[in-house]
Amino acid sequence: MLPLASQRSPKPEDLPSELSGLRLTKQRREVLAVILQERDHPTANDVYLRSQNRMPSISLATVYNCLEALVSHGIVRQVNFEREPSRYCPNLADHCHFQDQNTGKIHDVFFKEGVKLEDFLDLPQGTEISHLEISLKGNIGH
Amino acid sequence: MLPLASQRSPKPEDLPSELSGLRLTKQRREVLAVILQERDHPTANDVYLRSQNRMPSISLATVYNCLEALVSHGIVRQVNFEREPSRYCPNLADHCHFQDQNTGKIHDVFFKEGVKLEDFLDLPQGTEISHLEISLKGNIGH
DNA sequence: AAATAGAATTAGAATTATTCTAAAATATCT
DNA sequence: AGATATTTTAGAATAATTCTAATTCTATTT
Ligand SMILES: [Mn+2]
Ligand SMILES: [Mn+2]
Ligand SMILES: [Zn+2]
Ligand SMILES: [Zn+2]
Repeated sequence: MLPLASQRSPKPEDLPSELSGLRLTKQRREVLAVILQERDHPTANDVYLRSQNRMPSISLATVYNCLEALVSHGIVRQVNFEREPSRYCPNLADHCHFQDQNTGKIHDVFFKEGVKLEDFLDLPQGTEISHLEISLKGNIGH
Repeated sequence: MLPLASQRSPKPEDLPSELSGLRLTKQRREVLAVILQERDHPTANDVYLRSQNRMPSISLATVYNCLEALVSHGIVRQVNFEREPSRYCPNLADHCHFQDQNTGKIHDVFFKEGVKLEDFLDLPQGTEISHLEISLKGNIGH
């Protein structure tokens, strides 16, 4: 995420034409810019609606295609809460997600410094974790 | 889960007529017995197919209704992996789930003795977690 | 036991997030 | 330019789940 860390909300045209081996087409740049702009973990449909501001001709199928391309190249993360529509997160740091049940808003939650999985989970001997998802729900203070 | 802990795979007729404030109808008992029988985290459709052995007339809608009733009364847990169909788990102990990517099988994973959430997560001050789901994917040593 | 009322079951339709298909547009290569 | 590969697009298809409305079952009251 080095090229993206330099700016918080790059405009589409500020994004490079290639990233992590993925060619950034006009639509992919727009989708990525939308996700970087408001880091509120939008759904595919949210991304679609927001993309339409600058690119009214983009299709929902393209948004799905772009999201799939960005996720599979490790440029954005797909975030799931139970059976709700997937959401998308540009924060590549190791973190998990908390949904405030009052507002519905999703917040990034980080691991305590230096914590390893095996420190708190009794994993079967020899397991190699390739994917981890932690989703929390609850309320903030009384 | 006291009444259920006494027997590993009770037949439907061995189950009580009420549990955690939920009346256990014939169908609910069948669904629960199926989930207790093979603890392999079946999907709703798996439960439907297995229920048909002893109860050929049960409908899929009823299976969904029963699962919803059992989950909302805290008798079984709903388990989600990304966007796959929900699975159901009768293990009420605090645990999470690991999916072996070679076999597709799901294994229960327990927390290390005495570990608290705040020990490894940097939660915002004053958050009360009401729901937690941890899903792991990976491979078991070569 | 019959009547009543409430709850649960059922078949089938509806919903909805996501994926697929096939054609048109765009980009890359020779 | 012409050929090839990739991407976008609209619309159809898919599939897990939920909903609707009718029927059946259960528990309670007369
Ligand atoms: Mn993921
Ligand atoms: Mn849950
Ligand atoms: Zn995030
Ligand atoms: Zn489990």
